[in-house]
Amino acid sequence: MSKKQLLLKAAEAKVRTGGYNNFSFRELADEIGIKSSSVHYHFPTKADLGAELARQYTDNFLTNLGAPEALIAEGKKPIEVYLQQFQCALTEDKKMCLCGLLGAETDALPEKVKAQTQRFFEQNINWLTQAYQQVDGISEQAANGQAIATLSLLEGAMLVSKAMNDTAIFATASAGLLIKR
Amino acid sequence: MSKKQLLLKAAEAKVRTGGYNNFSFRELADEIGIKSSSVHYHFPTKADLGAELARQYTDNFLTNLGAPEALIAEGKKPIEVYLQQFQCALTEDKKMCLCGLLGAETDALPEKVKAQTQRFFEQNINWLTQAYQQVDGISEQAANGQAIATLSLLEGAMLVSKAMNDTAIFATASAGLLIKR
DNA sequence: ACCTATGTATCTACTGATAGATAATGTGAA
DNA sequence: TTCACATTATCTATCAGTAGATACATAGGT
Repeated sequence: MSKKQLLLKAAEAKVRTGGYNNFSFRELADEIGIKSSSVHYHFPTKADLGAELARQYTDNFLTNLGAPEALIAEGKKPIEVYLQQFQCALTEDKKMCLCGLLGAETDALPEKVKAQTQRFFEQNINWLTQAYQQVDGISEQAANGQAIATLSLLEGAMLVSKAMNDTAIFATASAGLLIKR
Repeated sequence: MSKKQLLLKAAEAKVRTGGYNNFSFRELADEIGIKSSSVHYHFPTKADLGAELARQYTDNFLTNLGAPEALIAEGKKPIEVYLQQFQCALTEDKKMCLCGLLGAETDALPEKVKAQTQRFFEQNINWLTQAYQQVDGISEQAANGQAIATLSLLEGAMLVSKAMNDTAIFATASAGLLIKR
């Protein structure tokens, strides 16, 4: 794994714990054994690092999911798979969603980072809209509403679980998604 | 309004915009026209200020709501009132819920602040549990599940609305709460 | 020679925090 | 009433630590 990827990995852990202001170039450098000035070689500014972090997080998140059609073709329920991806992020990493945290503090972020964070939500709403259209056979508009509600519920469930320091809360909050209809 | 309250008011705006690390004693002091050292007179440490901020926010939030029984007695629907309190926080202040943001970054907070943040969620879940018990006549356990789901949905709806910079998203995400049952 | 990746050294700005002075106000006793 | 002291709220000045960023040098591979 390249130093650049190691830097992003270290940054992800810090941002998902305490937000964009919760990491510094010095901390990241120390953690992977280089100097802070060398971090500037890979990422000219902190905003560049933050934007790349959100970009990769979004891409990995969607790649791991796969397309809704593909999941259906495999006999899987897309919303169930989607829910589990959120649950894993919470229970395995014991951390908030990166873009959930960044989204909450969006008005304090550099423009680049804000744009990449917004992209995460756009792509996730698109994914869920497609999933609901295909599973429930509803209109795009209705599916879009469902998508926004589902995304909101899951981001909120992570947030409340973290705040209460109780992962069982996520399961309780999201239980309704599975028995619906 | 006392200088102490003015400091808390200025801090609230900053924290609700960018989290606990998004304010400094100097900024607050400049904003209300005193010196940073004077802020330490009112709040010995930053953690003390943060804890008091979360404490007052929680108390004001619940006071403004009123007890669920009292709302029912006035012919109001508690869940509707609760939803509107969240919506106002988002549309009037154009900011995230203070404790929503603090809850998301809970693992990076001083112990004092974390404890007060957790208290916000406990109290809100209690309030909603009582509301659901009284409105729907369901068991405490079932009502508690509903409470957690509702709180999660609303915190998430605020978060996604902020991230997408579109307050209409909050309405879309929370629409399901009103037509339920 | 060039490119990639790192290091040394340093800059300015800001952080939370502290010590100690000052002024205004309040309070209790002679 | 007046003097002595205490309390409240602010100030000036300063500290050590950390922030992001830069200029420039260096080492190793092509």
